Amino acid sequence: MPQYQAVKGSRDIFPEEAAQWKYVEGVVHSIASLYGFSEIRTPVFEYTELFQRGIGSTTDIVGKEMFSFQPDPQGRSITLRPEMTAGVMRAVLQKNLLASAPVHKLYYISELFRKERPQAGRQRQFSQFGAELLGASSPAAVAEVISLMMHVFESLGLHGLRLRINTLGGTEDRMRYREALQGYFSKYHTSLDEASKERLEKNPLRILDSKNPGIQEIVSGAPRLFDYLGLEAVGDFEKVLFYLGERGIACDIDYRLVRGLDYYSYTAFEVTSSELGAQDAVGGGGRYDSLARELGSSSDIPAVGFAVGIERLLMTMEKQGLFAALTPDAPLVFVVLQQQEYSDHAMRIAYRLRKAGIRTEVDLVSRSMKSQMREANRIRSSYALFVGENEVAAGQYTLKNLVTSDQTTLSLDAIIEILHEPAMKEYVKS
RNA sequence: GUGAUUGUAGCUCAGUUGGUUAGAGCGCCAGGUUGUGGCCCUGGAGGUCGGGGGUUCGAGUCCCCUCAUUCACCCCA
Repeated sequence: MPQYQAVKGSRDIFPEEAAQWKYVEGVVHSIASLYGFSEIRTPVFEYTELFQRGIGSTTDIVGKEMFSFQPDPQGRSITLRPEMTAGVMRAVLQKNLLASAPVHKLYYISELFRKERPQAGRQRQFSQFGAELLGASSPAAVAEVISLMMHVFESLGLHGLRLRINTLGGTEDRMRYREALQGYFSKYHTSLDEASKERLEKNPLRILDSKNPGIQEIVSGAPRLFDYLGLEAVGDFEKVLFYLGERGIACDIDYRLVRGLDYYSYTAFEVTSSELGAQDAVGGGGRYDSLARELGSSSDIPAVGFAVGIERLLMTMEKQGLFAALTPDAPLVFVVLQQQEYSDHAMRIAYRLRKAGIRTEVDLVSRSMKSQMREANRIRSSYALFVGENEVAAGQYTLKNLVTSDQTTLSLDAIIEILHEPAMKEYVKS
């Protein structure tokens, strides 16, 4: 085993996989642009209090999953961001962005860090893309954000994803429901597991999405949040559903869906993939009107957003065979030198071809011709250009088409012309 | 943090009740074709059997510890 390995929960992305990332990122950029969202990049670390206030100190993320450290003994603790929303909101407030225009639509593709035990679909360093719509959280705004997310999935060719949606109501709705839930679960106190008992005090809503079968049995008889909603919340939710229906976005209403972060209210949603194993949530989001005030703003800022786990997205795409057509860029021509003495000459030729815009490969480790040809074949080069005694003497080079095995001897200028001919490239590739 | 799982060549894995110099396929390098690839043939390089300790005449095989991996719980994307 090598002396140094990637840190637990982190990994390397080698070229083949990097091409998949590049492809997905490209789609995210273009769809986000289609919906009028602009990219924002924020620092990978923030002062720790930002996440404590923003995400909620009762959550596991803040409680035990943050990578925090003090740059100097007297300094403030800082934390590698475990999610993006708090940082984006901080940036927006810091710059007072909303003063320049009432609505801002931002998206990001970023690395996040959580000190969890790694498992399938869970890394300590992971990536999300997401969007935050600030200044509006009307049903129309919510529908826009969900549409954007689903549009990305569709463009990538994903199928079989399940969108679940729920409304958590307003603060008052939730307070009433919370009391009702506490009353209900208290009756089953002896049957609750440790985690649920703790949640009963801190955040009884989260008992609802417990995976413990015994708990789920109790949950099935619990009062429903929906019955505690005021008219406003119901109307808001119905309007969101109306927009989604109109756009043909299928979703399941799931009254038990409760998102983990404290700042959510009203509409919350989650997208799951059946091909992922235990960590099946690909993305999720919702409304978080109260976050801004939590972070020190003098007033609420209506806001809605989502985040999608890119690793999980890639895993799902891999399972669905969506990368099959992705092929690495093969060089067009491989400069093969006959003997080591022609190396300088071959290097000059390779450079000229590249300056002419032709993808070119050349041997760098003094390999035999046979080996160079094998290499050319291995990396799917379309042509081989030979540099040997005859070529150097005549100033004419042998160009071999590696698909048809035809070869001719021409001046370098003529060769460059041929390699520039698009029809030839197509012919060679097919 | 808890539970389980696996750890033999670059990769995927064999290694029989503990018994000589630890194997295969693929990959890599070289040669068969003294200027030419893909197929085929031949040869070669490459391994502290994750690490440490113990039992034994003898340990890749058994025991203990440790590190790492993977999966699940918790929680979350």
